[in-house]
Formats: sequence, C-alpha cells, structure tokens
Amino acid sequence: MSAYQDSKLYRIRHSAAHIMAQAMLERFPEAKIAIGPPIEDGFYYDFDLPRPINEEDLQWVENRMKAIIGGDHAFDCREVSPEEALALFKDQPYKVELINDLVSGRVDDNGSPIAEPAERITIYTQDTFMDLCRGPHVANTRDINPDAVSITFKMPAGAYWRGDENRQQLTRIYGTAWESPEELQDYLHRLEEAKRRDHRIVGERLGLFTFSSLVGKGLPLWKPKGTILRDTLERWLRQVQIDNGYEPVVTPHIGNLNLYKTSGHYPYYKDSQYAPIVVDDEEFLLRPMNCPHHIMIYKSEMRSYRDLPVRYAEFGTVYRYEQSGELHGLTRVRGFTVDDAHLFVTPDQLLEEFISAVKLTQYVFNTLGLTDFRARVGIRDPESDKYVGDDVLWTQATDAILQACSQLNLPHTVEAGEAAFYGPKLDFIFRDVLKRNWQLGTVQVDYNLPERFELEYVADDNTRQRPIMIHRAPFGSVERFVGIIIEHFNGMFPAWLAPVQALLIPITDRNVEYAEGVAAALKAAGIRVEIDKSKARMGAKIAAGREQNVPWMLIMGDRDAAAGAVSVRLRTDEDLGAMPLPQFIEMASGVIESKSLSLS
RNA sequence: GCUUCAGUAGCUCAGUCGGUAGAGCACACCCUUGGUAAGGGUGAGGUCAUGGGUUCAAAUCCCAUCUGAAGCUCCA
Repeated sequence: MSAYQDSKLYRIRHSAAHIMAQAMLERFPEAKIAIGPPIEDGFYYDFDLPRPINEEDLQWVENRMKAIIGGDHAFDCREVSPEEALALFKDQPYKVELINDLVSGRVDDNGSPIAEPAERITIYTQDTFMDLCRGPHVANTRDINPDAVSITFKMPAGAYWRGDENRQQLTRIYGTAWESPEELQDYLHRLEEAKRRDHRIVGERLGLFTFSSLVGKGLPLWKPKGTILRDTLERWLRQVQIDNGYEPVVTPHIGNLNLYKTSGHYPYYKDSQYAPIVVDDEEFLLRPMNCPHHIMIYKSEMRSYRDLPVRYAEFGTVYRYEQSGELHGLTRVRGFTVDDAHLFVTPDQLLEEFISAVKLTQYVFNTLGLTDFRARVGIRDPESDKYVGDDVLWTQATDAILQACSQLNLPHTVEAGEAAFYGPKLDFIFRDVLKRNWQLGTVQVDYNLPERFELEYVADDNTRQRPIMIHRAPFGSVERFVGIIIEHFNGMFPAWLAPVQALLIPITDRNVEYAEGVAAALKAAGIRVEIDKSKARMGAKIAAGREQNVPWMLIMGDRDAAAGAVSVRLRTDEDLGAMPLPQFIEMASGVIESKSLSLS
C-alpha cells in the first residue's frame, strides 16, 4: 500500500478526484464537497447535492474534466493557519468540520483517525478549485492523460458522511484513472471479465441454484446440480472431521428463546434475528447460530477431564435477518449452513486444539487450491459495549490466538472490533471477483459461553473445572464457500466436484445404445454422467458441453463402438483421442479420488 | 435499513413521440445421421413485477408496493 501511495498512479488519481470536484462544482454550484481519496483501482469524491445526479450530468462532468486536464493547470500547494483555512472554506460545512477535527488532532484530511493535532493546514489549488488536502498531487494537469480517466464506468452511490449511518448521506461518484488509455481499456475489460465470472451469473448458467421472491429474499434454492456440489463438499469435510476425532451431532433449527437469552445472543442481536415464534405461551427462535444447541449436548452428561477434548460437528443451518441491502447472491444470505463444530477443551489442550483446527482449515483450502486469502485476528473494540465477559478472559483468549499464529508462522493482521461478541477469532478472508471481502473459515476461542452456561468437567484432582470452547468452521458457511469457489474456478470445478463429470456424446442415433452401456459402466465406477441424446450435431453437443464446463466429453461413434473405446475431449479443449473404456475409467477414477485439479 | 438505478418469454435482450409485443438461446415436432466450438424448418411460450392513477388509448407517464443491481452502513 505504501508503494502505491508513493506511485505516480496514486498522484494521478488523487488529482483526478480534485478535478472531478471542480467540474462538479461547476455543474452544481450549490453542492457541498466532502472528501475524495484515491482507492485501489481509482478514486471517488463525496458530494452533498441539491438533486439526484443523472447520466447526463455524469457525462457532462467527465467531458469537463477532460477539458480541465487539457487546460494545463498547475497544482499549487500552500500552508495556512487554521483560522485562514476556516475563512477560506466557510461555505463548505464538511470542510469546516474536518478542519476543526484536524486542529483538535482527531482525523486526517481523509477523515481517518490520527493522533497529531495540526497547526498548519495544507491546501492544494488547481485552476478555480481549492481543496483541503495533504497531497501529493501531480505537478500539472498535463501530467494526466485525459483519455485514461473515466467516471461514467460506474454508477454513483450513496455513502454516509464519515461512515456513520446516523449522519447525512452523500452522493459518492467513483472514477478510475490510469497512466495510459490502453491501461484504462484493459481495466474496463478486466471488469467485464470479472462480471462474467460472478457466481450469480455462473450459477445461473450451470443451473446450480436459484432464488424465488415467493420463498423470500436471501433464501437460496439449490438445484440438483448445485446440490451435488455442496453435498460433495459436505460429505468430504464430514469424513475429514471424523478422521480428525470430531463426532457428528444433529440438532433442531429452532430453539426456545430462553436458550438464546442464556447464551447472550438475545437481545444483543435482536435486530438481526427472525422474530420469535410464539406457540402455547412459549417463544422459539429460528436459530441464529448452533453453539447453544451443542452446548446443551455437552451439558447433558457429567464430563471427566478424560473425555476432553469433546468435538461436536454439525452442518447446522442458521437464520439471520440480514438487512435487505446486505444480501448478495450466495455470499450473504438469510438462511445458510455453517460447517460448525464446537470443541470443549481443558486449558492445557487449548493451544494444540486451536492449532489443529487452523491446520484443518488450511488443509481444506489447500485441497481446493485456494491460496488467495488473508488471515485476520479479530479482537475486541475497547470502545464498544457489544461484548460479553470480563477482561481477563478476553486477554487469555486473545493471547492464545496470537500464540497459535506465531507457532503456525501464519502472516496475519490484528483488527480491533472484529471479534465475536463472546470472544476473539481468527478469520480467513477471501475476495470475490469484484474485490469485495468475504470471511470464510473461522476459528474462535471462547471463555464466555462456558461461563454463561456453567459448563464443567471433573479434573484429575476431583475439582469441578470450566472447559474452554473453540468454535470453528473451515468453510464458514457452505453457501458463501460455494459462491467463492464458483468464482475461483470460474465454474470449471475440479472433476471430483463437477456436477456432471463426463458428458457422453453419441455421434448418431445408432450410437446411443453403446453410450448407454458406457454410461452404466461409468456409473458403476462412481462417475457422474449425462448422455446428450438430442438430435443436434456433434459440434453443437460439444459446444453445449463446453458451456456447462463438463470436465470430460466422451465422443462415441461407430469406430468407438466397434473398438469398445471412447474418444476423450477435455474441458480444456485438449483431445486425448480414442482410448479403451477401462483405460478412461481408470484415469477418471484416479483424478476424482485424488481430488486432483487437473483432468488427466 | 439508506442513496441511486433497474424489472418485457425459462435465460440474454430489442421495443422511437403513449396507439394492445419482437429477436436469439433454451423447449416441442419435422427434415438432416453428421468424427471434435453451435445444420435447416415449423410451433408453443408474455395480465410487459404487482396494485392504483392520468389518458380516447399505458410496456411506455405518475404514485405505492415487491424484487434485483451498485455503493454505504451492518455482519454472532
């Protein structure tokens, strides 16, 4: 990031933001300007506008920006006293607020918190536009290529002043700027490619899942092919967990409200839960999480230290009433399945169990070739009151996680305010095609729920001791995980996950009977097959198979039938030619069983 | 939840100034039986998201609701 901040591109974008603000003030003289920083692939500026902006305005502003750039204006920097700054910006209330905060040392000029109180305020001016700004900028507008700047590629959007939903909502206009028009075109092209890779688009094309407004928003419906995908993942992880000493359990999707009052989930998260169901004077909640149910299984027996660690695993479906604006395809839904497990451990076991839970998560990612993630340790925000439990326990839990990261040599960031309400956690964050962040795997340490539920085990000295809980989910949620891997693989799943593994293409009707025999043999070997019996030509059938990303296409005509062979064409368009059926079965079975990422 | 934009066939979309709806893909049937990226024809399929309003007349204009998209906020 610091390399980016020192780059010419960063200065170009920062300057383009100022130029956009100048053009906007010409279009909307009554507009109030907020802030406008460079961001990863461009820049934005927030405005308080007298009316909604439309496409015509945007086009006008973009054209005007190009004209300003062509006007050969220098970016002049000067320092003024706070009093002078307040006078200069007296008509810009957002700037006034920023200046006051700068002087008191609360924020920098992007509104981000910093420490140092400012005694001098830096101001940059180009042409007729003056902005509160620390820089840096390009020396002159001519350092920007007007044909490498665009603000019409993306619709404007709302954004709260200072990121606070209780304050004024501003209009954020995004722009992108590059050093050359070719780079801009390349970026726009990559953006289009990314949109085609979106799991909502690919999921529709491959027939994986759908939504129905009659069922309800944020409630995915899994079609047969999508179900094969998620079910294959679940069966795999279930077995891996059993191999690692986990015990499957099954618990109901609702629970008595008192359960969640004890756990503390209610009323902390009252607003993000479905309202209680009232039956016979009892209230039940659609469960927002699985932990309390597993805890009651733990509590159903007297536990000895000899029984620990206890590891309960369940693919548990939970329901959360997410705000409608947050819903997004499979990655943010209102009903989803957590590949959940809760470990009840002694203090001596905590570190080792935490580490092996992280390793299991890493094993899941490695098997699928998922490497593009970052690890985040989420700790408590000391300012907030949304956490339960006392400080000593929080410190212990946080230390345990940091120690585990260090033993695992796991690069990570530590971020305040990202903890669960009951404890700190280690999360694995992935990005989708449009670079939005999504948390998948998570491993959490929890001293608090054992306290609230008064969990115990009998130690070797016959005293009652309190276990520590580890919450962990390698996928995080099956829905979100599938969404991310759809984009990761662009729908071209490894053969073991592909809903249809082999598409059988008889060349003529004469060959259908042979294809049915081949299909039976493949099914017997555990391979998922489909026969294309349509009247289409072979070329069209191949095109359809490519569209569906089927790993292996087996073409069979008279020659193959006579030889007991299949002609193998890979999804990658590689033609392996004719091979005896048993040879294909051996090859395919090997690829599937090894969960290989290649097809031969 | 908020701001802005959008909703036409299963899917992707066209539909000019308000004058009662079109294409491609998919689907059904017919012809074609073809050896590695899409053969031809015919047909079926739509209360133009829903409900109100304006108008002689609404897919088109207005209002509300629902759903979706981008972003913000949030995310146990």
